[in-house]
Amino acid sequence: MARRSKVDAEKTRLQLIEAAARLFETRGYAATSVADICAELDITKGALFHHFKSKEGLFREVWTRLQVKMDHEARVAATAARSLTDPYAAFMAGCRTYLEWASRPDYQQIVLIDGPSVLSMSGWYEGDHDLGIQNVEAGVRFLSKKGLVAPENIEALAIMLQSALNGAGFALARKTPGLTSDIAYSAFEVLVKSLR
Amino acid sequence: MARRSKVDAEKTRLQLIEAAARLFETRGYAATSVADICAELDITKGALFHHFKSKEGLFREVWTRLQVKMDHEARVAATAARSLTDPYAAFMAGCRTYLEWASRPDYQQIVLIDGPSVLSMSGWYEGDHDLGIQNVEAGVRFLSKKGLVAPENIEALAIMLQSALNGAGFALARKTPGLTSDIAYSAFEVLVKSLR
DNA sequence: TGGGTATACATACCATCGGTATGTTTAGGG
DNA sequence: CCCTAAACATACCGATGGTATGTATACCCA
Repeated sequence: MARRSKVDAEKTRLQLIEAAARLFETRGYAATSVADICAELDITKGALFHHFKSKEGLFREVWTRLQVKMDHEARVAATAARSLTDPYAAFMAGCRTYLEWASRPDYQQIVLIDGPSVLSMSGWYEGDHDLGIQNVEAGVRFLSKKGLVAPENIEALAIMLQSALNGAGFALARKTPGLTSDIAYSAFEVLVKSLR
Repeated sequence: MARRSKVDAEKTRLQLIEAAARLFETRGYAATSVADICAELDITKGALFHHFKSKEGLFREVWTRLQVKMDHEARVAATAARSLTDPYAAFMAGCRTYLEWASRPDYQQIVLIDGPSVLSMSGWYEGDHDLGIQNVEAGVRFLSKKGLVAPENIEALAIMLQSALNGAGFALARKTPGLTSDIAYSAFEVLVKSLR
Protein backbone atom coordinates (compact mmCIF):
# COMPACT_ATOMS: atom_id res chain seq x y z
CA MET A 1 0.00 0.00 0.00
CA ALA A 2 1.20 3.52 -0.56
CA ARG A 3 0.13 7.08 -0.87
CA ARG A 4 -3.58 7.63 -1.58
CA SER A 5 -5.21 10.78 -2.81
CA LYS A 6 -5.67 13.73 -0.51
CA VAL A 7 -9.38 13.08 -0.18
CA ASP A 8 -8.66 9.48 0.82
CA ALA A 9 -6.24 10.69 3.45
CA GLU A 10 -8.78 13.08 4.89
CA LYS A 11 -11.30 10.27 4.93
CA THR A 12 -8.87 8.06 6.82
CA ARG A 13 -8.30 10.82 9.31
CA LEU A 14 -12.01 11.28 9.87
CA GLN A 15 -12.56 7.54 10.21
CA LEU A 16 -9.80 7.42 12.80
CA ILE A 17 -11.50 10.16 14.80
CA GLU A 18 -14.87 8.43 14.59
CA ALA A 19 -13.53 5.00 15.52
CA ALA A 20 -11.50 6.47 18.37
CA ALA A 21 -14.55 8.34 19.63
CA ARG A 22 -16.59 5.14 19.69
CA LEU A 23 -13.94 3.17 21.54
CA PHE A 24 -13.04 5.96 23.94
CA GLU A 25 -16.70 6.26 24.78
CA THR A 26 -17.40 2.57 25.35
CA ARG A 27 -14.12 1.37 26.86
CA GLY A 28 -12.58 4.56 28.16
CA TYR A 29 -9.24 6.07 27.15
CA ALA A 30 -6.94 3.79 29.13
CA ALA A 31 -8.63 0.58 28.02
CA THR A 32 -8.49 1.56 24.35
CA SER A 33 -5.22 0.75 22.61
CA VAL A 34 -4.11 2.38 19.40
CA ALA A 35 -4.02 -1.10 17.90
CA ASP A 36 -7.71 -1.46 18.72
CA ILE A 37 -8.50 1.76 16.89
CA CYS A 38 -6.45 0.75 13.85
CA ALA A 39 -8.10 -2.66 13.75
CA GLU A 40 -11.47 -0.96 13.27
CA LEU A 41 -10.26 0.53 9.99
CA ASP A 42 -7.96 -2.33 9.00
CA ILE A 43 -4.96 -0.08 8.94
CA THR A 44 -1.69 -0.17 10.85
CA LYS A 45 -0.32 1.96 13.61
CA GLY A 46 1.94 3.67 11.12
CA ALA A 47 -1.12 5.29 9.57
CA LEU A 48 -2.47 6.48 12.90
CA PHE A 49 0.81 8.00 13.97
CA HIS A 50 1.10 9.64 10.58
CA HIS A 51 -2.13 11.53 11.17
CA PHE A 52 -1.75 12.15 14.91
CA LYS A 53 1.46 12.69 16.82
CA SER A 54 0.29 10.61 19.76
CA LYS A 55 -2.64 8.75 21.27
CA GLU A 56 -3.27 11.79 23.41
CA GLY A 57 -3.29 13.96 20.29
CA LEU A 58 -6.03 11.84 18.78
CA PHE A 59 -7.96 12.01 22.03
CA ARG A 60 -7.61 15.78 22.11
CA GLU A 61 -9.07 15.96 18.60
CA VAL A 62 -12.06 13.82 19.60
CA TRP A 63 -12.49 15.89 22.76
CA THR A 64 -12.36 19.18 20.90
CA ARG A 65 -14.91 18.13 18.32
CA LEU A 66 -17.37 17.13 21.03
CA GLN A 67 -16.89 20.42 22.83
CA VAL A 68 -17.34 22.46 19.69
CA LYS A 69 -20.50 20.60 18.72
CA MET A 70 -21.97 21.04 22.18
CA ASP A 71 -21.13 24.72 22.19
CA HIS A 72 -22.69 25.21 18.78
CA GLU A 73 -25.90 23.51 19.79
CA ALA A 74 -26.08 25.53 23.00
CA ARG A 75 -25.57 28.77 21.11
CA VAL A 76 -28.26 27.90 18.60
CA ALA A 77 -30.71 27.03 21.36
CA ALA A 78 -29.86 30.15 23.30
CA THR A 79 -30.20 32.56 20.38
CA ALA A 80 -33.45 30.93 19.33
CA ALA A 81 -34.87 31.43 22.79
CA ARG A 82 -33.58 34.97 23.04
CA SER A 83 -35.30 36.08 19.88
CA LEU A 84 -38.59 34.91 21.36
CA THR A 85 -38.37 36.30 24.85
CA ASP A 86 -35.47 37.57 26.95
CA PRO A 87 -31.84 36.93 27.92
CA TYR A 88 -32.94 34.86 30.89
CA ALA A 89 -34.77 32.44 28.64
CA ALA A 90 -31.73 32.31 26.39
CA PHE A 91 -29.57 31.47 29.37
CA MET A 92 -31.88 28.72 30.52
CA ALA A 93 -32.12 27.28 27.02
CA GLY A 94 -28.35 27.07 26.84
CA CYS A 95 -28.28 25.41 30.24
CA ARG A 96 -30.84 22.86 29.20
CA THR A 97 -28.80 22.00 26.16
CA TYR A 98 -25.71 21.66 28.29
CA LEU A 99 -27.57 19.44 30.72
CA GLU A 100 -28.60 17.18 27.86
CA TRP A 101 -25.03 16.92 26.66
CA ALA A 102 -23.73 16.31 30.15
CA SER A 103 -25.96 13.26 30.32
CA ARG A 104 -24.81 11.84 26.99
CA PRO A 105 -22.55 8.77 27.39
CA ASP A 106 -19.96 10.04 24.92
CA TYR A 107 -19.75 13.49 26.45
CA GLN A 108 -19.59 11.95 29.90
CA GLN A 109 -16.81 9.50 29.28
CA ILE A 110 -14.71 11.59 26.92
CA VAL A 111 -15.14 15.15 28.12
CA LEU A 112 -16.12 14.83 31.76
CA ILE A 113 -14.42 11.64 32.93
CA ASP A 114 -11.31 11.05 30.84
CA GLY A 115 -10.84 14.65 29.73
CA PRO A 116 -9.48 16.10 32.95
CA SER A 117 -7.25 13.07 33.51
CA VAL A 118 -5.82 12.64 30.01
CA LEU A 119 -5.44 16.29 29.17
CA SER A 120 -3.97 18.13 32.10
CA MET A 121 -6.13 20.31 34.28
CA SER A 122 -4.66 23.26 32.44
CA GLY A 123 -5.75 21.63 29.23
CA TRP A 124 -9.31 21.32 30.43
CA TYR A 125 -9.71 24.92 31.40
CA GLU A 126 -7.31 26.41 28.93
CA GLY A 127 -8.59 29.65 27.54
CA ASP A 128 -11.65 29.23 25.40
CA HIS A 129 -11.54 25.46 25.46
CA ASP A 130 -14.09 25.26 28.20
CA LEU A 131 -16.91 26.28 25.96
CA GLY A 132 -19.83 25.59 28.21
CA ILE A 133 -18.91 28.32 30.65
CA GLN A 134 -19.55 31.21 28.31
CA ASN A 135 -23.30 30.83 28.05
CA VAL A 136 -23.61 30.34 31.79
CA GLU A 137 -21.51 33.38 32.57
CA ALA A 138 -23.55 35.51 30.18
CA GLY A 139 -26.68 34.40 31.97
CA VAL A 140 -25.34 35.19 35.42
CA ARG A 141 -24.11 38.55 34.18
CA PHE A 142 -27.62 39.32 33.03
CA LEU A 143 -29.01 38.31 36.41
CA SER A 144 -26.46 40.55 38.06
CA LYS A 145 -27.93 43.57 36.32
CA LYS A 146 -31.21 42.83 38.05
CA GLY A 147 -29.46 43.42 41.32
CA LEU A 148 -29.42 40.28 43.41
CA VAL A 149 -26.02 39.04 42.32
CA ALA A 150 -23.03 41.10 43.38
CA PRO A 151 -20.57 41.75 40.55
CA GLU A 152 -17.68 40.06 42.32
CA ASN A 153 -19.72 36.89 42.58
CA ILE A 154 -20.55 36.61 38.90
CA GLU A 155 -17.66 34.43 37.84
CA ALA A 156 -17.82 32.22 40.91
CA LEU A 157 -21.52 31.68 40.43
CA ALA A 158 -21.08 30.91 36.74
CA ILE A 159 -18.46 28.30 37.57
CA MET A 160 -20.63 26.80 40.26
CA LEU A 161 -23.73 26.66 38.11
CA GLN A 162 -21.90 24.97 35.28
CA SER A 163 -20.40 22.48 37.69
CA ALA A 164 -23.88 21.87 39.03
CA LEU A 165 -25.01 20.97 35.53
CA ASN A 166 -22.03 18.66 35.14
CA GLY A 167 -22.87 16.89 38.35
CA ALA A 168 -26.48 16.55 37.35
CA GLY A 169 -25.42 15.07 34.04
CA PHE A 170 -23.28 12.53 35.82
CA ALA A 171 -26.09 11.64 38.13
CA LEU A 172 -28.43 11.17 35.20
CA ALA A 173 -25.99 8.93 33.38
CA ARG A 174 -25.42 6.81 36.46
CA LYS A 175 -29.20 6.41 36.64
CA THR A 176 -29.58 7.74 40.14
CA PRO A 177 -32.88 6.34 41.43
CA GLY A 178 -35.69 8.84 41.25
CA LEU A 179 -33.75 11.31 39.18
CA THR A 180 -34.97 12.28 35.73
CA SER A 181 -33.86 14.90 33.28
CA ASP A 182 -36.93 16.96 34.09
CA ILE A 183 -36.34 16.82 37.83
CA ALA A 184 -32.73 17.82 37.36
CA TYR A 185 -33.78 20.73 35.19
CA SER A 186 -36.45 21.88 37.60
CA ALA A 187 -34.02 21.64 40.51
CA PHE A 188 -31.62 23.75 38.53
CA GLU A 189 -34.40 26.24 37.92
CA VAL A 190 -35.01 26.44 41.66
CA LEU A 191 -31.36 27.19 42.15
CA VAL A 192 -31.28 29.90 39.51
CA LYS A 193 -34.70 31.41 40.09
CA SER A 194 -33.60 32.50 43.52
CA LEU A 195 -30.98 34.71 41.92
CA ARG A 196 -33.51 36.81 40.04
CA MET B 1 15.97 -10.02 52.16
CA ALA B 2 13.17 -11.97 53.68
CA ARG B 3 10.26 -11.78 56.02
CA ARG B 4 10.30 -8.86 58.48
CA SER B 5 8.19 -8.43 61.56
CA LYS B 6 4.52 -7.60 61.25
CA VAL B 7 5.10 -4.04 62.38
CA ASP B 8 7.74 -3.64 59.66
CA ALA B 9 5.32 -4.94 57.09
CA GLU B 10 2.63 -2.51 58.15
CA LYS B 11 5.19 0.26 58.00
CA THR B 12 6.13 -0.73 54.45
CA ARG B 13 2.47 -0.73 53.50
CA LEU B 14 1.97 2.75 54.91
CA GLN B 15 5.10 4.03 53.23
CA LEU B 16 3.85 2.65 49.94
CA ILE B 17 0.58 4.49 50.38
CA GLU B 18 2.32 7.73 51.27
CA ALA B 19 4.83 7.53 48.43
CA ALA B 20 2.09 6.64 45.97
CA ALA B 21 -0.03 9.55 47.20
CA ARG B 22 2.83 11.97 46.66
CA LEU B 23 3.56 10.74 43.15
CA PHE B 24 -0.08 10.41 42.14
CA GLU B 25 -0.60 14.00 43.27
CA THR B 26 2.38 15.51 41.51
CA ARG B 27 2.57 13.44 38.32
CA GLY B 28 -0.91 12.02 38.04
CA TYR B 29 -1.89 8.35 37.99
CA ALA B 30 -0.93 7.52 34.41
CA ALA B 31 2.49 9.17 34.61
CA THR B 32 3.37 7.32 37.80
CA SER B 33 4.76 3.82 37.32
CA VAL B 34 4.83 1.21 40.03
CA ALA B 35 8.60 1.13 39.60
CA ASP B 36 8.69 4.83 40.46
CA ILE B 37 6.79 4.20 43.66
CA CYS B 38 9.03 1.30 44.63
CA ALA B 39 12.14 3.35 43.91
CA GLU B 40 11.04 5.85 46.55
CA LEU B 41 11.28 3.14 49.22
CA ASP B 42 14.14 1.21 47.65
CA ILE B 43 12.07 -1.91 47.39
CA THR B 44 11.09 -4.03 44.42
CA LYS B 45 7.81 -4.50 42.62
CA GLY B 46 7.43 -7.84 44.33
CA ALA B 47 6.89 -6.04 47.61
CA LEU B 48 4.32 -3.68 46.15
CA PHE B 49 2.31 -6.44 44.54
CA HIS B 50 2.50 -8.39 47.77
CA HIS B 51 0.69 -5.60 49.60
CA PHE B 52 -1.66 -4.53 46.80
CA LYS B 53 -3.17 -6.67 44.11
CA SER B 54 -2.74 -4.05 41.42
CA LYS B 55 -1.69 -0.48 40.74
CA GLU B 56 -5.36 0.41 40.71
CA GLY B 57 -5.78 -1.26 44.10
CA LEU B 58 -3.06 0.93 45.56
CA PHE B 59 -4.68 3.97 44.00
CA ARG B 60 -8.04 3.01 45.45
CA GLU B 61 -6.46 2.80 48.89
CA VAL B 62 -4.93 6.27 48.53
CA TRP B 63 -8.24 7.58 47.20
CA THR B 64 -10.24 6.07 50.05
CA ARG B 65 -7.98 7.45 52.74
CA LEU B 66 -8.29 10.94 51.33
CA GLN B 67 -12.07 10.66 51.18
CA VAL B 68 -12.33 9.35 54.71
CA LYS B 69 -10.10 12.08 56.07
CA MET B 70 -12.10 14.74 54.29
CA ASP B 71 -15.36 13.28 55.50
CA HIS B 72 -14.10 13.12 59.07
CA GLU B 73 -12.97 16.73 59.04
CA ALA B 74 -16.27 17.84 57.56
CA ARG B 75 -18.22 15.95 60.19
CA VAL B 76 -16.17 17.44 62.97
CA ALA B 77 -16.65 20.94 61.62
CA ALA B 78 -20.35 20.37 61.10
CA THR B 79 -21.05 18.98 64.56
CA ALA B 80 -19.01 21.74 66.18
CA ALA B 81 -21.09 24.34 64.39
CA ARG B 82 -24.35 22.56 65.12
CA SER B 83 -23.78 22.54 68.84
CA LEU B 84 -23.42 26.30 68.75
CA THR B 85 -26.32 27.26 66.54
CA ASP B 86 -28.51 25.29 64.14
CA PRO B 87 -28.48 22.59 61.43
CA TYR B 88 -28.06 25.21 58.74
CA ALA B 89 -24.82 26.42 60.26
CA ALA B 90 -23.67 22.82 60.54
CA PHE B 91 -24.45 22.31 56.87
CA MET B 92 -22.54 25.41 55.85
CA ALA B 93 -19.59 24.48 58.03
CA GLY B 94 -19.40 21.11 56.32
CA CYS B 95 -19.59 22.79 52.94
CA ARG B 96 -16.80 25.17 53.80
CA THR B 97 -14.62 22.25 54.81
CA TYR B 98 -15.42 20.49 51.58
CA LEU B 99 -14.61 23.61 49.60
CA GLU B 100 -11.21 23.74 51.26
CA TRP B 101 -10.55 20.13 50.39
CA ALA B 102 -11.73 20.62 46.84
CA SER B 103 -9.04 23.24 46.41
CA ARG B 104 -6.25 21.06 47.78
CA PRO B 105 -3.86 19.79 45.09
CA ASP B 106 -3.87 16.21 46.35
CA TYR B 107 -7.64 16.01 46.63
CA GLN B 108 -7.95 17.63 43.22
CA GLN B 109 -5.62 15.35 41.33
CA ILE B 110 -6.39 12.10 43.10
CA VAL B 111 -10.07 12.32 43.94
CA LEU B 112 -11.50 14.77 41.45
CA ILE B 113 -9.33 14.36 38.35
CA ASP B 114 -7.94 10.84 38.28
CA GLY B 115 -10.58 9.27 40.49
CA PRO B 116 -13.45 9.14 38.01
CA SER B 117 -11.13 7.95 35.24
CA VAL B 118 -9.15 5.30 37.10
CA LEU B 119 -11.96 3.94 39.18
CA SER B 120 -15.00 3.48 37.04
CA MET B 121 -17.87 5.90 37.31
CA SER B 122 -19.66 3.24 39.31
CA GLY B 123 -16.65 3.13 41.59
CA TRP B 124 -16.81 6.86 42.20
CA TYR B 125 -20.40 6.90 43.25
CA GLU B 126 -20.59 3.40 44.67
CA GLY B 127 -22.68 3.30 47.80
CA ASP B 128 -21.20 5.32 50.60
CA HIS B 129 -17.92 5.90 48.84
CA ASP B 130 -18.90 9.38 47.81
CA LEU B 131 -18.55 10.77 51.27
CA GLY B 132 -18.91 14.43 50.46
CA ILE B 133 -22.50 14.11 49.39
CA GLN B 134 -23.88 13.06 52.74
CA ASN B 135 -23.38 16.32 54.57
CA VAL B 136 -24.75 18.27 51.63
CA GLU B 137 -27.81 16.11 51.33
CA ALA B 138 -28.49 16.41 55.04
CA GLY B 139 -28.32 20.17 54.70
CA VAL B 140 -30.68 20.31 51.76
CA ARG B 141 -33.06 17.98 53.54
CA PHE B 142 -33.12 20.40 56.45
CA LEU B 143 -33.84 23.28 54.09
CA SER B 144 -36.62 21.25 52.56
CA LYS B 145 -38.43 21.17 55.88
CA LYS B 146 -38.58 24.94 55.79
CA GLY B 147 -40.68 24.67 52.68
CA LEU B 148 -38.87 26.20 49.75
CA VAL B 149 -37.36 22.99 48.42
CA ALA B 150 -39.71 20.37 47.07
CA PRO B 151 -38.97 16.85 48.36
CA GLU B 152 -38.38 15.42 44.89
CA ASN B 153 -35.69 18.03 44.31
CA ILE B 154 -33.65 17.26 47.41
CA GLU B 155 -31.30 14.74 45.90
CA ALA B 156 -30.82 16.66 42.67
CA LEU B 157 -30.05 19.83 44.58
CA ALA B 158 -27.61 18.06 46.86
CA ILE B 159 -25.76 16.68 43.86
CA MET B 160 -25.72 20.05 42.19
CA LEU B 161 -24.49 21.88 45.25
CA GLN B 162 -21.70 19.43 45.83
CA SER B 163 -20.68 19.70 42.20
CA ALA B 164 -20.76 23.45 42.57
CA LEU B 165 -18.25 23.19 45.41
CA ASN B 166 -16.09 20.90 43.29
CA GLY B 167 -16.05 23.39 40.46
CA ALA B 168 -15.25 26.23 42.81
CA GLY B 169 -12.39 24.22 44.27
CA PHE B 170 -11.01 23.64 40.80
CA ALA B 171 -11.32 27.28 39.96
CA LEU B 172 -9.47 28.22 43.13
CA ALA B 173 -6.65 25.79 42.40
CA ARG B 174 -6.29 27.05 38.85
CA LYS B 175 -5.97 30.54 40.27
CA THR B 176 -8.85 32.06 38.38
CA PRO B 177 -8.20 35.82 38.39
CA GLY B 178 -10.27 37.65 40.96
CA LEU B 179 -11.44 34.51 42.68
CA THR B 180 -10.61 33.89 46.32
CA SER B 181 -11.73 31.29 48.79
CA ASP B 182 -13.91 33.87 50.52
CA ILE B 183 -15.57 34.97 47.31
CA ALA B 184 -16.27 31.39 46.37
CA TYR B 185 -17.78 30.74 49.76
CA SER B 186 -19.89 33.85 49.70
CA ALA B 187 -21.11 33.03 46.21
CA PHE B 188 -22.06 29.60 47.47
CA GLU B 189 -23.90 31.24 50.33
CA VAL B 190 -25.84 33.34 47.86
CA LEU B 191 -26.77 30.18 46.04
CA VAL B 192 -27.91 28.40 49.17
CA LYS B 193 -29.45 31.33 51.02
CA SER B 194 -32.06 31.58 48.32
CA LEU B 195 -33.28 28.12 49.26
CA ARG B 196 -34.16 29.09 52.80
C1' DT C 1 4.69 14.42 -20.42
C1' DG C 2 7.92 12.72 -17.45
C1' DG C 3 10.59 12.82 -13.42
C1' DG C 4 11.41 14.25 -8.75
C1' DT C 5 9.45 14.95 -4.33
C1' DA C 6 6.54 14.93 -0.65
C1' DT C 7 2.80 12.26 1.07
C1' DA C 8 0.24 8.20 2.88
C1' DC C 9 0.70 4.58 4.45
C1' DA C 10 3.04 -0.53 5.91
C1' DT C 11 6.67 -3.13 8.37
C1' DA C 12 9.85 -4.00 11.81
C1' DC C 13 11.46 -2.90 15.93
C1' DC C 14 12.17 -0.96 20.76
C1' DA C 15 11.75 0.56 25.65
C1' DT C 16 8.62 0.57 29.19
C1' DC C 17 4.85 -0.86 31.49
C1' DG C 18 1.70 -3.71 34.74
C1' DG C 19 1.59 -8.13 36.30
C1' DT C 20 3.07 -13.08 37.48
C1' DA C 21 5.68 -17.07 38.80
C1' DT C 22 8.97 -18.52 41.68
C1' DG C 23 12.59 -18.42 44.93
C1' DT C 24 14.41 -17.26 49.63
C1' DT C 25 14.66 -15.97 54.23
C1' DT C 26 12.80 -15.53 58.68
C1' DA C 27 8.97 -14.34 62.14
C1' DG C 28 5.86 -16.60 64.99
C1' DG C 29 2.53 -20.07 66.46
C1' DG C 30 1.84 -24.96 68.06
C1' DC D 1 12.01 -26.68 67.84
C1' DC D 2 10.09 -26.92 63.69
C1' DC D 3 7.24 -25.94 60.18
C1' DT D 4 4.11 -23.04 57.97
C1' DA D 5 3.19 -18.82 56.11
C1' DA D 6 4.35 -14.12 55.63
C1' DA D 7 7.47 -10.52 53.51
C1' DC D 8 9.88 -9.64 50.49
C1' DA D 9 13.56 -10.24 46.00
C1' DT D 10 14.48 -11.97 41.30
C1' DA D 11 13.46 -13.14 36.83
C1' DC D 12 10.46 -13.07 33.37
C1' DC D 13 6.24 -12.25 30.28
C1' DG D 14 2.88 -10.12 27.05
C1' DA D 15 1.01 -5.88 25.79
C1' DT D 16 1.52 -1.16 24.95
C1' DG D 17 2.76 3.58 22.95
C1' DG D 18 5.99 5.21 20.00
C1' DT D 19 9.85 5.32 16.35
C1' DA D 20 12.74 4.34 12.45
C1' DT D 21 12.58 2.99 8.09
C1' DG D 22 10.88 1.20 3.82
C1' DT D 23 7.89 1.90 -0.27
C1' DA D 24 4.57 2.96 -3.59
C1' DT D 25 2.05 6.54 -5.64
C1' DA D 26 -0.38 11.14 -6.15
C1' DC D 27 0.78 15.59 -7.45
C1' DC D 28 3.51 19.57 -8.95
C1' DC D 29 6.50 21.65 -12.10
C1' DA D 30 9.77 22.02 -15.93
